[in-house]
Amino acid sequence: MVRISELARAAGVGISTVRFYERRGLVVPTTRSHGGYRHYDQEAVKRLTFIRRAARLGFTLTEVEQLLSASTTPDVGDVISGKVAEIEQRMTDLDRVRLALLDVAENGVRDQCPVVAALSD
Amino acid sequence: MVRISELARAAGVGISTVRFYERRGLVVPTTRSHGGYRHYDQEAVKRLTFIRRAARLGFTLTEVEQLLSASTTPDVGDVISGKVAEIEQRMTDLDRVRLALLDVAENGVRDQCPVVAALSD
DNA sequence: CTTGACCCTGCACCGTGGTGCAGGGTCCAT
DNA sequence: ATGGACCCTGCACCACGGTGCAGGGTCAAG
Repeated sequence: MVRISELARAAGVGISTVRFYERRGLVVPTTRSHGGYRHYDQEAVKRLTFIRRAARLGFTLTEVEQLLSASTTPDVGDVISGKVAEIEQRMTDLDRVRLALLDVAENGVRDQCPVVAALSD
Repeated sequence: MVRISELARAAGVGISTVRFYERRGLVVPTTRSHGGYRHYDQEAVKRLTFIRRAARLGFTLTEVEQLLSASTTPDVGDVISGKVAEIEQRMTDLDRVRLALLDVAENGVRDQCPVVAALSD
């Protein structure tokens, strides 16, 4: 069990951010001390790290919530297949941009910008 | 040559958004009428579409700017290799989440949530 | 039982990425 | 040359995802 400052440091976020995520229902303390101090188990560190990384991937906090609840929802299938499709679309788009950038690096720009062309169809 | 309302409709954004992107230097009208009306060529539609899609991929507008300028910058190589590496990291992370979601769908949750584990190491 | 480090709540504020409105000018078909 | 649709600028406002502070309470080592 760790206090909020240790949790925050372990995950590389600010204390205020942990409390903000708690208000959003994303990270809840395992228990509270008699005086109201939050105490977290090790799982919380992983959860918090996940949230940060997922957010950097462009998921909104609402989407992160959906990802986290995917494994505890009754009808898991629907949520998951939707999210998987969404992720696959993103990966496809990212790969197009990646290939376009490599194209520019190797061949330079011919008539039009290949990077723009990668996503504008 | 199209007017701002046609451009906006073609790319599925609001007129205010086009002007906002112009302030950010992302989409500049090809020309202006005598009275100050913006006129755009077809390339602008593609550019605007690209910006929207890249933004949905989690790139900030500053990063989108970098992607757009990659092909017109003198030392193309550095910018591009950095961006490509960044994109590859994102794709890897997305794939981990994807596999974890599929794991949950097929095998259910055993001891810990596989989705969280996917990005928390 | 004190003292310093830490924590609590509530609230105000910030940057990013837009969105909308007021007041006024432009365009063009009739 | 006039009406209606459209456009201009400037500014205010919005949601999201945090961040920071004030005023006060808690914890644990000495």
